[in-house]
Amino acid sequence: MAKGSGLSIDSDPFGFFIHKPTVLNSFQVDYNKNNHLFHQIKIKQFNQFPNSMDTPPPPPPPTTIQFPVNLNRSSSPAPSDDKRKVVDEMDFFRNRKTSDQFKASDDKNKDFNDRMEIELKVNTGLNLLTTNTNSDQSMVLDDGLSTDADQDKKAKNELAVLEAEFKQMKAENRRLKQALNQVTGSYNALQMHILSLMQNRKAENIINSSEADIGHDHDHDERSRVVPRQFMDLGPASNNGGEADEPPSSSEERRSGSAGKINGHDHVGREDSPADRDQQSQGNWRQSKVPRTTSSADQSAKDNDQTEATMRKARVSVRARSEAPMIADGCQWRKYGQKMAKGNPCPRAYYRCTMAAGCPVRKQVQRCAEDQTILVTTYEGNHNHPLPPPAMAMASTTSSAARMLLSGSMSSADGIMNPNFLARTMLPCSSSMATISASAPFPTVTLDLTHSPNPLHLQKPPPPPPMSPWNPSSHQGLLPQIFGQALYNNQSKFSGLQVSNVAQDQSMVVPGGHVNGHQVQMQQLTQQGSMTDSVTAAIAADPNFTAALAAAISSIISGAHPSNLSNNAANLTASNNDNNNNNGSNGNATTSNSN
DNA sequence: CGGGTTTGACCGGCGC
DNA sequence: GCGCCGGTCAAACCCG
Repeated sequence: MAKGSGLSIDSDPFGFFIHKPTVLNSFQVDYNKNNHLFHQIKIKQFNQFPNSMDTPPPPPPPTTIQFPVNLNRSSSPAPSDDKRKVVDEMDFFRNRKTSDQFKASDDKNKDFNDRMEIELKVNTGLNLLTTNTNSDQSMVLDDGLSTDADQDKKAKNELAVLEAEFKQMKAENRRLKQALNQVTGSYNALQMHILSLMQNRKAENIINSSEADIGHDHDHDERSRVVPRQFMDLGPASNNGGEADEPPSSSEERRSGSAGKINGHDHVGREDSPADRDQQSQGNWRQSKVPRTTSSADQSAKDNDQTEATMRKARVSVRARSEAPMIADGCQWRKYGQKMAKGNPCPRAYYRCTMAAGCPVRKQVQRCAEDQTILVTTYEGNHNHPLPPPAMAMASTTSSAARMLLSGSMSSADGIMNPNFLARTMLPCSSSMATISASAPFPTVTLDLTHSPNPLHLQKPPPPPPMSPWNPSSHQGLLPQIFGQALYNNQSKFSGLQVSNVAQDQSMVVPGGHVNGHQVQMQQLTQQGSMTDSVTAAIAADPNFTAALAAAISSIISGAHPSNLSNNAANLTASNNDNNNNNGSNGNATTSNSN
C-alpha cells in the first residue's frame, strides 16, 4: 500500500490535487509548461500530509506561502534588510509585554492582535525577499531580467524531475514485475493445490472402498494401514504431546551421520552445527516418538529407520514457467548458497525456510538447462510451523506428492529405493504432469506445470451433479468414482500406492511402466470429458472446495494476506482431515492436506 | 543495525 | 588416495 502510494499520487488519476498546489518556491511556476515539476511538488505536498485523502490540506494562497516561523528567528541574518529587524521578534516580544499590560482592556487586546496580524503580513513579505536564495530572488525581483539563469534553473529542475520520474517508473516496473511473478507463482500453487484437493478427495474414497473390497488381502491391507500412518507422521506432529516430530531434511539427515539412526541418540558428524542445534533444541523431527498403533508388528526397527531415512530424502520438484528468480509459494526463504551444477549453465540456488527457527524445509531453485524459462523448484522436508494459506497450497501439494512417492517406494516389498523404479504418471486430461523417480540418491517426484492443463479449464458447462462428489458422507461421489475407476483396476498392482493421494490420481495411466516390479498395464481413460465436468460440478457442489478455491484466489488477489484466509483454510483442513492422522495441526501444514 | 545475499571454502559421498 | 560433485557454512557485503 505504502509502496504504491507515490505512483498513484504521481499520476493522480482521481484529481485529488486538482486544486492549485502549494508553491513552496517563490518563483512563478507555469503549471502548463512544467508538468514534471508540478508532479514533484504534488508529491512533496502529499508526503507532508500523509492522510491527505481524508483531510486534505486547505487550499494555499495562490502563489506564495507565508513563513511566520521566521518571526521567531532573529539568528538568520538579514543584513540587507534593516526593516526586518525592527519588525521582527523585537517588536513581537515588546508587544507581548505591552499586551500583558493591556490585559484588562479587551479593546486594546484586539488592537494588539490586529497589530500582530498586520506585522505578520508585513513581515512575511519582507521575509520572502530576504530569505530567498539568489536565484529565487532573481526570479521574483528580477522578473523582467530573468533570462538564461532562469532557463538553466528550470532546465535543471526539469532534469531532476525527469530523473525522479524515471526512477519511479523503474520502481513501478519492478513492482509490476514482482506482482506478475507472484501471480504466476500463485497460479501454479493454486493449480497444484486444486490437484491436491482432488487427489485427497479421491484418496479418501479409494481408501474406504479398498478397505471394504480388498480388505481381505492381508498383505495389501497391511500396507494400506502402515504406509499412510507413516506418512501422516511426516508432519511435525504437534499433537504428539506438544513435541514436534518433524523429520529432518535429507541434508540434515546426511549431516547427522549414519542414515537411519536419526531416531536414536547417536547423532554423529556435524551435529553441532547451528542448524542441527536448533532442530535438536526444538525437539523436531523425532518421528519415532509417534506411537505405533498399526498392525505392523513384524516390521523391525531397522525397517522403520530405513523408512524414515527414505522419507527424509524424499523430494518434490516443481517445474513451472516463471521469469522470477523463484516462484511465490507463500513461504519465506533465505538463500544460503548457490552452486554451479554440472550440466546446467544456470546456477542452482539453495534456500532455507525462515518462517520459523529450525524449520528443516529447504528448496533448490534452478532454471532448466534446456528451457531457461522453466524454473525447477525442488522442495525437501516438512515445515514445523504454521503456514499461511498461500503457503499451504504449495506445501500440501508437495507433501502429497512426497507421500505418494514415499508410499509407492517404501511400501514395496521387493525393494525400497529401487533404482530402476521409475513410474511416469499422467493425468488423464493432460500430458505428463508428474514424474516419479526414486532413483538414487533421492526419490523425487516432479510436478510439471510447464505445459500443464488448467484444472479449471472447463470445456463445457457441467450437468447438475446427482450428488455432491466431494461430500465426505457420500464416498460414492462422481469424481472419486472417475478418479478411482482406473486406479481401482490396477490397485493391487500399485503396491502401496493405494494410500498415496497423488499417486491415485496421477498414476492412473502408467504407460507400460514397471511399478515396484509389477507390470502395470497402460490404461487409457475414456472419461476425460467427464472428469472436467466433474471438477466443475465439484466446485459448484462442495462448499469446502469452493471455499478453498476462493481462499486461494483471494490470496492471490489480496497479495496473500494470511489473516483473511486462515479461517477458510482451517475449516477446509479440519473438515477434510478425517481420513488421515494429521489431526489438522497447523504445524502439520505440509502434511495436513486440505483434502 | 538487522536481515538477506554473495561467494569462496569446506565437508562428505561416490566413483575410479 | 584422489578428484569430482552436491550441499552447506560463514565471513563479507549489501540494503532498507
